[in-house]
Amino acid sequence: MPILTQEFFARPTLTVARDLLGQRLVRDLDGQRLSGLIVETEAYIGPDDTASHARMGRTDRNAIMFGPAGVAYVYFIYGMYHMLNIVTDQPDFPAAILIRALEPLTGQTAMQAHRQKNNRPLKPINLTNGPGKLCQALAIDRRLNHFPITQGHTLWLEPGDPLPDQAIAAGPRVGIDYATPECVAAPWRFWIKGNRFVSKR
DNA sequence: GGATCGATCGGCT
DNA sequence: GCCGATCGATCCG
Repeated sequence: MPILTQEFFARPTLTVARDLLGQRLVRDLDGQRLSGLIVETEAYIGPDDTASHARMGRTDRNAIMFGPAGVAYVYFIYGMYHMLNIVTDQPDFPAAILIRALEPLTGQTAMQAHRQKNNRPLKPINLTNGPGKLCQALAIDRRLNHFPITQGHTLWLEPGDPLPDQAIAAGPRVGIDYATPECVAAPWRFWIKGNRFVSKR
């Protein structure tokens, strides 16, 4: 099975954010294959993006965004959730793409086990329709921070069917009210039109 | 259906 | 000491 390579990610971030839609994210967990189609992404671009973790310059946490493309940036937020990002563009230009939602494909039983709290079954729609949810479903945490996703093991991407521009929508990013008005308004969130697993409709 | 709010902790000022 | 690239429970209609 072909794998998306570093060249795919080392391009302008908006291009990569659009092109990631429809690709298949694969997580290998002790030989078990959990996977889903990427249906929603968000771009965080450059030192002047006041919504980005890189807005205050380089720190220990965000230094990875200044490094080579094709590695996972996984961080912990709100005291309980993880977010999966992929570093893009060229070194020394801080940029990354947040994976916001998946359409579950293989391994849905395991995703259920990772996601459910009590013993109550979870509706399939709630497995991976949000950035915190998909990390929980695929067992992605800080141990995968800095992991190169171009190696074809543990965590990687496989090409899906190309999507026509007509199938893709763009709009403002979510949860960044602290940013400047221009950055809040920038249409740097992308999703597949009409897909049920997009986090906000 | 929508609005509101608490959980919970690491990173940064 | 503050606050967040979120989620789910709860309350209201």
